[in-house]
Formats: sequence, structure tokens, C-alpha cells
Amino acid sequence: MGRSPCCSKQGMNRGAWTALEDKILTSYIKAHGEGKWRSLPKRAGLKRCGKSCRLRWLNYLRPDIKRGNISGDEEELIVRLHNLLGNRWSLIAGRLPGRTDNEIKNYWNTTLGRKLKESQLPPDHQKKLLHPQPNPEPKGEKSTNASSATNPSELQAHQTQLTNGQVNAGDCNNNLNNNYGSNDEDDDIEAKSGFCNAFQSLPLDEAMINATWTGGNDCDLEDYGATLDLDSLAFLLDSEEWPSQGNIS
DNA sequence: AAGGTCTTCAACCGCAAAGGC
DNA sequence: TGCCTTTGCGGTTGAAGACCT
Repeated sequence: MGRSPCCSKQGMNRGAWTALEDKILTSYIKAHGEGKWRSLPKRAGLKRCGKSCRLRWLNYLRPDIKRGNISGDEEELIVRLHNLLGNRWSLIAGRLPGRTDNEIKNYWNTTLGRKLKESQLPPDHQKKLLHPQPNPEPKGEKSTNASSATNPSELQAHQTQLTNGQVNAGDCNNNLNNNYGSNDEDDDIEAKSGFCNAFQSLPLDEAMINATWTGGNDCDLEDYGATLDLDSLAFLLDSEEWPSQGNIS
């Protein structure tokens, strides 16, 4: 797969964007829409590579970008989502309206990373929080799954049980224990229970399962009758302490 | 005031998935 | 089926400002 030279082309501008470049890019996209990043610079008259234009637009120039400090609520959500998803910044950003993956990544690497280090958490817990290790996936099967804690087929099988009323809280907890492989039941049981309860309350079908766990940014629970916003996401975050990724295997 | 160090964050790099031909 | 291009993602870098001595 040949890689194009892109930004290494001679005569291309690099580094910080000027106000004029911003203006050109913004007005071009307003007139012609996003996409075709490769050819955009040439058509817009910018001496930038397409990648650079895309990044500038997505991370800085988009009209819906929310600038300014991360609020306390947002910070808490970032921490919990990171614990849940790992370094899947685009997925995390997708749950924080107006925030970009780059912004969240930077925020994590600076503010939150430092806070966690300085917290009272035991060293091994800090390590898990700072460097969560989602399930290893076979080479070449990298996905943008929201979580690899449970695979779609397992979820689907479980969903069948749920819809048939074959699962009670204990079963659910056992199922999660099996999936998570945790030996620390006292720490995790409440979180698992919350997850089970919320999980049972959702209308699941095959499409939703696949979309939810494999669809990346394009997946949208609203399409399946669930409201997906910061509040509704709380079903994943209600627990005092979400089981750390290190326990998910 | 000057120089050194730290922090922040925009931008770049490299890789891989997706899709077209 | 395989090649190529486009797009998107996460990791990393480095410039600039803030802070410290």
C-alpha cells in the first residue's frame, strides 16, 4: 500500500496556521462542504496538505467546537469513559459534544494524567487507569469497538437470554465475572450489577449490538430507540468505580 | 531582568481500515 | 482479487507562553 508523500511535499506550508489560511479554509468548506481532503488544498488555493487541512478544520475551525475549559462534569465523564474505553479518544470525544479527540487526548495527557498520578490511588490502580489494556485483538483485526470486553456474539447470546427472561441478577453477574475474569468481586460487584440492570433495560437487537460495539463514531443508539447523550450514557457510568480495564479479559 | 524549566496544545507522523477500480 | 487512494485514528513532537529561581 503505497503511502503518498503528503506533507513532505516541497513548497507546502507547515507549522502554525495563519489567520488568512484559516479564513480561506473556512470559507471554502462553507461553500463546498467537507471531504475530498486530498484535493481540497489545491482547489482552495492553500499550500497545505489535505491531512493538515482536515485536522485544522476538525480540531479548530469547525463552528460547533466548544472552546474553553473542560468542566467538572466533562472531566468526570472523560475519566470514566477512559476507564471504560481506553485511549479511544475519538469515541470519548464523540460523547462530549463540541470537544475534539485531540483536545481530550491533550487534556488527559496533561491535566488528568497528572491528577491521577498525584491521587491517593494505589500505584497498581493508577497504572491501570493511566494505561488501560483493552483485550488484545488478533493482528489485522484492529477495530474501533467501543469496548472489547465482550464480543458481539456473546452479547447477542446474552441478549437472547435477557429477552426470554432467562437471566437474573445473579446470572448476569456470573456472566460478567466470566467475561471480565475478575478476582476482586467486592470491588466490582456493584459496578457489574449496575451494568446488568442498565443493560437489561435497553432494547437490544442484532443491529444495535453490532452497531454499538463495532460501529465507531457512526454508530448511534438513537437509531435504535435509545437516547444517547451525556445523561443516558450514565447507565455505563453510574457505578462508583467502573471495573478497571486490567480486569477485563 | 535573564535564563532555565515546566506546561499546554496545535500540528505532524505513521499506521491501518474502508472503499473504489 | 489485489492495488491504490482516501480518510480516520492514536502517538508523539515542538513552539510558545507561564512559571520559577
